[in-house]
Amino acid sequence: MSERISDAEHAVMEVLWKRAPLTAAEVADQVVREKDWSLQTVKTLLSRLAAKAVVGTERDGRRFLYSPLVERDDYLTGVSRNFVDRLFGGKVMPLVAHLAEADELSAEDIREIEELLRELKK
Amino acid sequence: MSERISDAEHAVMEVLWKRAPLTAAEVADQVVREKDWSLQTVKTLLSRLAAKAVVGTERDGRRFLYSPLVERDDYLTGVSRNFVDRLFGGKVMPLVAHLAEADELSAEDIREIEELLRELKK
DNA sequence: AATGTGTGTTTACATTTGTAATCAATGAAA
DNA sequence: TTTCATTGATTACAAATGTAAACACACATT
Repeated sequence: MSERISDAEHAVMEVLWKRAPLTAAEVADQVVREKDWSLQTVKTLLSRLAAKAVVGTERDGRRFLYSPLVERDDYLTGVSRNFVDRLFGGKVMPLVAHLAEADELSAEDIREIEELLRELKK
Repeated sequence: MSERISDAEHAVMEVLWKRAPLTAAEVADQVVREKDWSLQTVKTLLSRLAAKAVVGTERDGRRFLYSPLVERDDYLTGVSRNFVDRLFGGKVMPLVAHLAEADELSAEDIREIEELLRELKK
């Protein structure tokens, strides 16, 4: 039943996944390199994430330290599965085929994936 | 500049991508197999899609025939690129690696993808 | 001619999302 | 001790989204 993370919230999560715990101000400092958001906006997003129990808070004097409560990997697994399900009938092959056909795969990408698959079979 | 297609709208598009042109009632008949929506809801979604010029309308007496104006393939390319960019830094390899690690890839999947890549290199 | 039925159109309304402004409390600085 | 800056909490508010209901009109049926 994992709570949905919106696009804006996701940007905040990326910061926390890189380093945590952080204060709201610290998160905002990082986020601002990517998005042109005010401190207030970041605080709102942190609150919403906390309300959804996607980030945890720990008191540090009069402020909070925020940390992710869901792992990036688990999140990625969830959204990836959802993505592949909705758009490619749950099969990865059509996704790869599509990317290849749309020229989104370079020769280098192909080599890398082949190497990866070789490893997987062991 | 392609207009965004929401989740609900996407379900309607899938029907039209399978067969078109269709009347609103025909679309609803198909959609209902998947989603528990009323005819009104489907009509609203069709209107919104038409307003966004994602589907086109053609008069047929007193009603409309709806057809997609964007190809499924182009749509997939757009959302796939967006997805890979946002979540995997634009690289497909990490996505495949992730799916593999999350056990979303069966041995059969791996074989298929390898075969596909082999073809691609020719 | 009266009535029902299938349209498209207009309006509705709660929730989610993006993006804050304002407020109240508290600790730091002057 | 008055003032300023920080911080979380509360409130705001428009756009997008999900999910329709109501309405008006034209054709088919009685």
